[in-house]
Amino acid sequence: MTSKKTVKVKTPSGKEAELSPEKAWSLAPKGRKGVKIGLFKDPDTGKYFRHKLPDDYQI
DNA sequence: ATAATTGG
DNA sequence: CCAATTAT
Repeated sequence: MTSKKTVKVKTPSGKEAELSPEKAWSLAPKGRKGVKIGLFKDPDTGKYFRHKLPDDYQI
């Protein structure tokens, strides 16, 4: 269950925004911790971008 | 088919 | 380089 909570992210436009990722997943090589990644859409430009999620983000 | 995302 | 994901 991917809870769609908001996350503080730096948008490509350079602003800080509270957004919910459209998708979220773990990006980790085998045997390593890796990071969680979210797919966001910049509300200003409409451009998609990926951003790290907090390690405790519920995927 | 590729860029872009993190960090060991 | 490696991992998953998907808009471009």
